[in-house]
Amino acid sequence: MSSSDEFDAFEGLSLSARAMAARPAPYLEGLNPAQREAVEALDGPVLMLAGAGTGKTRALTARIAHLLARGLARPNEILAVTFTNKAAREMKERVGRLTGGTVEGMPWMGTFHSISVKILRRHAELVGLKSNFTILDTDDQIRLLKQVIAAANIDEKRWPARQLAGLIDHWKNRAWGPEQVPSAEASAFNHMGTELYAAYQARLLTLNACDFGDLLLHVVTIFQKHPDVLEQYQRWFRYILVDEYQDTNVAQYLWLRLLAAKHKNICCVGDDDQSIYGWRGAEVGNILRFEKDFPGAKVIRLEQNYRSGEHILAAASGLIAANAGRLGKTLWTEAEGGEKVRLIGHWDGDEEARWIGEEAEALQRGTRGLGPFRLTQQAILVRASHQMRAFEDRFLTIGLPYRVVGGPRFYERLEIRDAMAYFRLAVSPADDLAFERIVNTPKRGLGDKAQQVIQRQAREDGVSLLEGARYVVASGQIGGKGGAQLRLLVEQIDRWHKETAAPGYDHIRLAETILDESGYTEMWQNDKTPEAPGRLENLKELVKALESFENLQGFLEHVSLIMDNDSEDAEDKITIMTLHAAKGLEFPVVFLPGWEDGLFPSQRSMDESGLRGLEEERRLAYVGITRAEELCTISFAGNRRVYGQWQSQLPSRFIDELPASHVEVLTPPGLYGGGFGAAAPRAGESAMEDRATRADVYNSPGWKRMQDRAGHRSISQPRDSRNQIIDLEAVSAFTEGDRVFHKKFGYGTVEATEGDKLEIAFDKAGVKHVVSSFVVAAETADDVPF
DNA sequence: TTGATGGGCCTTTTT
DNA sequence: GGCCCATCAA
Repeated sequence: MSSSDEFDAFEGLSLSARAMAARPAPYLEGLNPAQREAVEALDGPVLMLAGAGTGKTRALTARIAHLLARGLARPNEILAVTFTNKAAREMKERVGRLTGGTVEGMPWMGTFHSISVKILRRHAELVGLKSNFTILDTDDQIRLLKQVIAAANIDEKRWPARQLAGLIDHWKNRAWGPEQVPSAEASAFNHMGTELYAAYQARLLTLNACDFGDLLLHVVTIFQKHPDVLEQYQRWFRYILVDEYQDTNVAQYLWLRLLAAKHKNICCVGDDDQSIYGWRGAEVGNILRFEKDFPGAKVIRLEQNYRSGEHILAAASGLIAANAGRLGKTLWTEAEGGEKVRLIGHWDGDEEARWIGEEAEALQRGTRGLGPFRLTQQAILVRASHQMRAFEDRFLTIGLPYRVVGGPRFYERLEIRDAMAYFRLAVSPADDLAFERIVNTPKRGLGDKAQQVIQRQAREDGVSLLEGARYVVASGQIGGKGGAQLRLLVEQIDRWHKETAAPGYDHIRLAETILDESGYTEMWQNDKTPEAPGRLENLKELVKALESFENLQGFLEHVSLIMDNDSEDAEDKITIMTLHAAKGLEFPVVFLPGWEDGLFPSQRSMDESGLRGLEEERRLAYVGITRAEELCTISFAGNRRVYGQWQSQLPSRFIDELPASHVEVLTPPGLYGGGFGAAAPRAGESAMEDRATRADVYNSPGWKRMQDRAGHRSISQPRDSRNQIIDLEAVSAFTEGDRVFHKKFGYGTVEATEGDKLEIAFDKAGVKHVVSSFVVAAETADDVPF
């Protein structure tokens, strides 16, 4: 591409601009002036400061459509980067809709990581890798680090691998290789940090592997050390778009700067108020500094909010105003009226969960004078994932359908990772990490001792573990049952590998064969724990997922990056997820529980990062509130179980930062005017303790403030919560002594019944109260073909 | 070598 | 309260 081509392109721009002005393109319709400016300012660096709910994705996708429609770039000359696969997918879909065509032709739309892999595979040799390198996930990474730590004769107890992993990650986020770590950090990890880091990197190279951080770091290194390679990409990417720019870390920042240096057509979209990933290396500074980094940058603010009611927006704005050093935006909305943000305190966490459950049901029926809201329109956003359990337990009990987003992901599950390790071995028999993982899974009588023999042999001969094992078997160093099993395993791997080499082999059948012959499937079939059926189900799903790939190799390459499973079921369920996971989403009804000091803002965050940490927590609160469209309810509890111990809690300091005029304080049932006797003391609590903790809470400044604001309106329990509809069929289904099976708790015996509620003593999970429709008779469960 | 038992830890948040 | 790990008996 010569420079005269570019010149021509700009000439063409002004011509087509005139043409377009006469007949506006459909993707421009309905954009507000700021959005429209963001779409049309194609030339040079642009910073789009897009507040929550201001239609940033809309502007971003329209911008791409605009670029394409004007012929300024071909689809494969646009680099569009997001942080999550979900965001990338959504963008693809929306661009596709706008342009009316397929987006297959936009190969450079994806996450930082997926694009980096694509680049890295082409130039792997420049950093000492082969192009078929494997990508380690966190689990592999930890196991490898343990070995490195052990090899250095360090007590892994005092210096845990997880900590080292965090440290290395931190360094990689800053784009520091082992040699670039500044001396100020030399004392890290018992003064061994950088040394171990170097050892770990060396080990990765011998394994032909890299971790998540490497994907970016290697690419940056290549760009820095090989200007010719960099130039290729600089020329190629005529336009660059970046979503969630406030979340970029140093490595990503360098990555972008290097790529944008030639054309400088970079458009970064972000919101400094929604920067919530400082803990994983994101630098708000990147966005605050944009105009300096890219002189002549145009800054466009999207400030009209289309999402939330005015009180919700005002409450959020009031809260975030407490942060210093913001770029500053003034969000406004045309929506008038609407509900105030509701605030409610509860006695303890269980009560909070109970209240939210009933409130959600009430809203579902529309008995609040609002709604009705389907459950899918409602979400509970928590600070930390352990908070989810209280809700799950409660919702299981009352039979409220829920969906947890961001739990252990499909590809992180034990059985999936095991199965993948088998696949990896079939494809690359030298994958030592995979070998280690499955040598003795299922049990083959190969314990520590046998594995050490294999390790030693492999190390001595400088070969892979599989080869080491082959030799160990042949030389009879491991005899007996274990030896025979090992011999079989080696043979099997050889056979599987041979199959993968045949062009056009049936990879689905091979996968099934592998799981079958290895005895892995059988292992779970014989497992009597309640999770076993689910795991078998997951294995089936895994095999099914293979269908969309040509072969195992292709599957493995893709899988390591696409960790999310979007099992979108159509059922009406309330969503439970973390605040972090909720960024970018919106719901008509949002519950924000657990606003207590120490929990939210998180103590750890404040301890580790001080004021900076607190401000990030505040932004998290801001993100939470701004997810809500119509109704936002913040709550806190006076007592909460922490590590199994009851602890009294104080309301979050953020609560006091909410502008009072936009908040309505609700009084929880049983507390309004009725003294404290309404809630019965819990089993195991003495009356004394009970009184003492209560006094603490109700004398606390936060509680008093809340009471002061409470005014007069009180709400009692949701009106119809007492009139439970009892499923008659269910009532008669079980009686005392019945054996039953529950999807989550496993097998148990019915101890008592009350309506359609059962008290069940589960074999594993203890005594629980569960709605009968959630269990089946034990005999039935055995018949269910999993 | 394996499975059971108990002690110590912990809980942010994720590509 | 639950997970991971080390220890111990069979």
